[in-house]
Amino acid sequence: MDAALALIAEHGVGGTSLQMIADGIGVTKAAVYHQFKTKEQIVIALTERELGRLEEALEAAEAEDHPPRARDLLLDRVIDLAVERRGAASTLQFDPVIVRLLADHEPFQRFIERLYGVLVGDAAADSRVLAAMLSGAIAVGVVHPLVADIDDESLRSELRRITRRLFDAAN
Amino acid sequence: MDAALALIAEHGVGGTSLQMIADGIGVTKAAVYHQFKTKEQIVIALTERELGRLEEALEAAEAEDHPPRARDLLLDRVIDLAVERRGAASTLQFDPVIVRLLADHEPFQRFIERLYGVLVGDAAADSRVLAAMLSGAIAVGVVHPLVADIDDESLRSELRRITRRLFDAAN
DNA sequence: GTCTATATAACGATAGAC
DNA sequence: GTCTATCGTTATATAGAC
Repeated sequence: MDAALALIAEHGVGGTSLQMIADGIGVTKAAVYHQFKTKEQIVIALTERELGRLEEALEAAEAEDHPPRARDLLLDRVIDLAVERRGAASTLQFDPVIVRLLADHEPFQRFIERLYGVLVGDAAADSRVLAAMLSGAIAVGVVHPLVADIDDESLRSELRRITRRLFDAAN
Repeated sequence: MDAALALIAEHGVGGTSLQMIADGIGVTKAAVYHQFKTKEQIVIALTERELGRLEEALEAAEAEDHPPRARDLLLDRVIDLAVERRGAASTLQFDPVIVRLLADHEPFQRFIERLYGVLVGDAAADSRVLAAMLSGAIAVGVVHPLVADIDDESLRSELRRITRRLFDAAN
């Protein structure tokens, strides 16, 4: 799965063949097919593995009864993960093939709904625009060439600082 | 090219074949090859067409001698275009195949450098993080499912409002 | 400029031996 | 679990007629 993720990040899902993945780990295509019945299942497994890292934080946030606190709790975890695994989340979030695939994958849809349930306070248009922009800001903020040479700790604190002030300014 | 862009937005570059593009406009593959020697050239032409829409605003911004004013000038145009052509810019910016392709395409690199030359005040780490986040915030802010039902005018003004706030939050 | 036809290669996926 | 071998399909790309 690490090999698959690295290849997909570089060439996209459509540009990554099972042969490339098999070569990347030194086995044949048939061996890969023994673990995953289709290419789609590899993508779904990759996404679930990455989203699973948010599960605990999401549950903790949902148990919190002060909404702004819940939001900050979750947001910090999202930023930590985005920085810690630079590129992984962004790859899975933006590849058009993955977007289409996950749109038909119910467990994924439910998880995303829970996520935004905590992050977006209400259904007002301005709240939704803010959430959409935030999502892009974090995802791109960790992979953009402009930040390639910035160490994790500095990047994390800067992301936190900017997202926090953005929310505070709204209230 | 419109047909190609729509298909790439939906299936990614790797998932879009020349056959699909040919079918989309009702001709054969051979007819498409008559206009573009390779699939890569289609992608480059698409990107150049989209970036060309920024050329005038970029030149005007570079002629401006008050940096913050130049930045706002360009930023407004970027937002206008992102909203006006929802999805087009985001598609081209995030598809991994396009990212790799354009990294080796010098005219594109020069244009991007000029863009960020105006948008990023200095080379300090926090300025670069902010620019990276801004780039993602706008690109995702116009295509995210959360904003799909918001009309262009509202979306544009909200994007403008929040990006301004992002700049303020950095200081 | 668009067509038919084709060359060559790679794709996803499966069967069956070990 | 991994292999070799293969099926059927599709891919990019080209040649040559109209």
